[in-house]
Amino acid sequence: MTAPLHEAHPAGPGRALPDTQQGMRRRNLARVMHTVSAEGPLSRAAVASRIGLTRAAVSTLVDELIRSGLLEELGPERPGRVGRPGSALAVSGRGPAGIGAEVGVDHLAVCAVDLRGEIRARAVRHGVNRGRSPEPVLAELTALVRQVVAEADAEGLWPAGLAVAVPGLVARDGRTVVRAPNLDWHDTDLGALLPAELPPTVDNEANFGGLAELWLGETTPRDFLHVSAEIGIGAAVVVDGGLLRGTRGFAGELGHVPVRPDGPECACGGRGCLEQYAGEEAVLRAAGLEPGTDRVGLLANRAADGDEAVRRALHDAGTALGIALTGAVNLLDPQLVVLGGALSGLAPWLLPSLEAELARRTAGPPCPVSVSLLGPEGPLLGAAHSVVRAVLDDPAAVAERAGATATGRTVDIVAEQA
Amino acid sequence: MTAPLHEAHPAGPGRALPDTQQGMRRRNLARVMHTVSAEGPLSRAAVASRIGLTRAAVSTLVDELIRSGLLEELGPERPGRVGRPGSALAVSGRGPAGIGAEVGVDHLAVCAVDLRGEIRARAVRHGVNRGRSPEPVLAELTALVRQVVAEADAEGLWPAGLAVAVPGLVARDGRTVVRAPNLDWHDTDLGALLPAELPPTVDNEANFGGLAELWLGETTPRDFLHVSAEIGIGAAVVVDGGLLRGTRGFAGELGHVPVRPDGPECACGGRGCLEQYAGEEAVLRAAGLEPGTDRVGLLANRAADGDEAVRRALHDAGTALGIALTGAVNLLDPQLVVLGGALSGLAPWLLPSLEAELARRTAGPPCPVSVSLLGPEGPLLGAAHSVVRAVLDDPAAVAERAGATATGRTVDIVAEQA
DNA sequence: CTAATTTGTAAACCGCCATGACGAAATAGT
DNA sequence: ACTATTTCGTCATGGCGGTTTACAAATTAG
Repeated sequence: MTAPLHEAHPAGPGRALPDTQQGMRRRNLARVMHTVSAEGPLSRAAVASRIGLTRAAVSTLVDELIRSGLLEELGPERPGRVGRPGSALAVSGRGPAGIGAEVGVDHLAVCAVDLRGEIRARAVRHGVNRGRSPEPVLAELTALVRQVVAEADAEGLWPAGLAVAVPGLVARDGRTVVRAPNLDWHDTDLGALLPAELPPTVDNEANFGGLAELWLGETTPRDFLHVSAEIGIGAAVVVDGGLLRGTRGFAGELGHVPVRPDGPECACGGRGCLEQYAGEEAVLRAAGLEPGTDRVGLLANRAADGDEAVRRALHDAGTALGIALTGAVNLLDPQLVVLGGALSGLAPWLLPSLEAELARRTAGPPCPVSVSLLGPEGPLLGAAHSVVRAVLDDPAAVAERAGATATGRTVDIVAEQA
Repeated sequence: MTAPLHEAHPAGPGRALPDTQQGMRRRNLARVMHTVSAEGPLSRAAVASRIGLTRAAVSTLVDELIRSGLLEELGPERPGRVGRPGSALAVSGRGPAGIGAEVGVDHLAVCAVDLRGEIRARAVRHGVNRGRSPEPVLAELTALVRQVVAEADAEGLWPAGLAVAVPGLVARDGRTVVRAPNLDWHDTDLGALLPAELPPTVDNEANFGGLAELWLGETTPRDFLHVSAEIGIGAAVVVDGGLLRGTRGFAGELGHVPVRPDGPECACGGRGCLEQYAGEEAVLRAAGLEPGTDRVGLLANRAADGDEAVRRALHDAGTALGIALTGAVNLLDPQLVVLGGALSGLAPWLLPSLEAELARRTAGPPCPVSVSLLGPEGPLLGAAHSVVRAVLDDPAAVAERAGATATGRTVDIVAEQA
């Protein structure tokens, strides 16, 4: 009756995993974690009524989660309601943490997020990575990871996983960077170049940005299109609260949607791709500016200062985005389009022409467009939170590891290799 | 009781239905049904090993399904293998049936499909429906449905649900036709105009065509794009074995993807939509032919005869399709594109330019394109099978109704209103 | 004809949630 | 103040569902 989407989607009923009582237990543990995580401190009774189990059943589930260190008892609630007050439960601020990392064109960043979603440690290193080979870059990243892991350890956190955002296409294996034009990396197995003791997951920066919007955005629906541009233009397609990855993992390549079929040639072999009109390079050229560092900030400043050439360039980019998004909206019927990444800073000058184009080409009410509040932080946060979500999705799996790692064993391993 | 069409994806663990033992039982019943349905006659032991349960557990599940009349015991297998031969189980050819119906521009069709997937009854009525108001058309359809239900009843089948394919946009409620340009229907609640005793589900013809391809196609993968053109051009977006419907149910509107942003105006308000180049009307005009009945057959005949104007028109339509599909493929990264419906008959003349365009605009190996073998039968079969799938997806729900309907009560109700 | 293999079923067992009852801790009413 | 009421968390009991173990039945291999 259900089909899957995000990572752990149960395939059709025919091929789902055997449905046994242990599986039921695991799913119910997950439901408790998700409920407490999403709706703040909650009593056992409140959780029970929300997930449709009895108080007794929830009690045993909670006991198990507390023993595993994933939930904490905060003490009695102080309610105005009649009846015995419940004992507030909250997700633990100690225990497993999600480590997120980002390989940017001119920076590296790592952070640790606890189960509550708080950032507990972070490290950044500026420096141009474009054109450097993967090995030294990832060696630096590994050093940052170890630093953050050590910081987190000092706060009682152990790393439950590492997720790495890269600006490029990543295969569905979650390890291999197929093509990262801005880094000039091709078919690189990042999994082999990252800390072996901390199994890494690699994904596209746009995808993690979209997930961050999904998980952290205030009013983000479960179906939307998250458009982000760094140098290329990528989109995260979120359907029913999960990421649409595509067969090879290449879904969301909005930058190569044809906008004008006879337009200028593109590196992809096509003509008139969106990237030729709204990509960073194209916009800078149209604005009469040279490529360089912090080009987005430059564009925003110039536009704010009233530079006509820049404004026109952004206006035209918005038009092209509107055309490409019309196609995407017709195909996917999302509830919302979110402009994220570098686009969020340029939104004031992109939006008018973008929305006009979208409205002009849509029969009914056009798809609303909003601007991400996360900005450039999105991918890093999305990566870290993806690990946290994995813990919430299967707390039992983590509980098993917790025994081994509560003693700090993983931390030791990571540290001793530093 | 609802006959839910294939839903996109299960919600996250946080909002799933309470995970109780009854739910487990239901899912395991469904897994047995799916396995037997997909892999032909199978012994209990074979089913057990496939779904990962023990033989004992499968035995009780099978007993229940046999008592409900959903499975049949065919008798001992005749194997060359050592050991006691198993007793072959097959999906029952009696019991619940899926009723599929299609409202075409110039025909109505209804069929009944049993759990085995066999068509057991059908009725067609030719006659132009364009421009007629919904009430008389659906009254005729209802008569056909009753006729088919009566025929099915004579073979020991009772209707488990009715699914109706219409050439237009259908809201997510599965009842309301928002816009069917070729029928000139708007905001019509078909649910209210169909047999009340047989809860109907309404969906887009393109969606049902895509589902038919998914369920009945020989080599169809779980991620593909099924393009079908009758008068408009629609696509079914199939992701991980499920249909992507979009927020309002309007996903897959490939016909209004911009191909040339400054092209001719379209009824949707846009310019240069695919429909302006590859829609039936546009192609006929480009070929120098008049609109009329069986225009697709005419096009195919003329093209086969070597009519240059027709061939050029189809070549150009293929090019436009290629451009629009390039965008779709970049966005969704499907494993395959299938040309269905009217396009399948014209494929020989569309494919060369279509594939050339797709290949030219793709960096790596282009997305393969195939032609549906179901042709115009797709939507009707998809509709009927969607009901069958709903039964396979939750046999327990049907088993409850089976008691009431085994006596022919539903059939009587349907019949007595005739 | 015997040994080996596989199937289907029955009996005993275990895990998981539901049910119902109870004490604990708060509010509301007198 | 004191009691009734409400709600919370827990315990004991029970039902349900799949597993384990054992065994008879039916076939092939030697």
